[in-house]
Amino acid sequence: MKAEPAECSVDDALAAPHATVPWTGVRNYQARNFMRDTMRVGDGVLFYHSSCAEPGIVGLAQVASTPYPDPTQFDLASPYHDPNAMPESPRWLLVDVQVLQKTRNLTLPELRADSQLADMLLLKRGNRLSITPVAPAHWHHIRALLSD
DNA sequence: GCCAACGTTGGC
DNA sequence: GCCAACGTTGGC
Repeated sequence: MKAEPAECSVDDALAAPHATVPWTGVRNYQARNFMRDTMRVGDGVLFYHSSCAEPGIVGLAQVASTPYPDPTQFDLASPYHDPNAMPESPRWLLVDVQVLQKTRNLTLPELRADSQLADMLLLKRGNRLSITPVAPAHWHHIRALLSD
């Protein structure tokens, strides 16, 4: 799951109550559907920093709630406000994410250089999804890289 | 700031 | 339903 550190860094998330933050602002249907349909409480999450000086995986986290409506869609003051979203039929959902452990920055260049991660969705050419599923083999490999 | 890639919008 | 125009993402 990608976060812009200027908006919510792994440190920001760790500083939140229970190290848990609502994953606000997803405005892409595919990414929303991953949260709505695929994620389960307790599922592992790689916390990724994007749109910053050193993009990479910076923490291990877990899904900490079932999906629920993203309140920012109804907030006129929010950059994520969606005039087409109605409270009785929310368009955008989110899950809470709990950071379990900050890690070193496993940087994008490192990820790209690793042949075992060559077909990771996150690294696919042109991928702009802010949420992508992680294959078990990739998950285990990354866990091993981060535990050294 | 550039730009490739991709998603969304809206006219037809 | 098609598709051009436009907007956004995100690395560089």
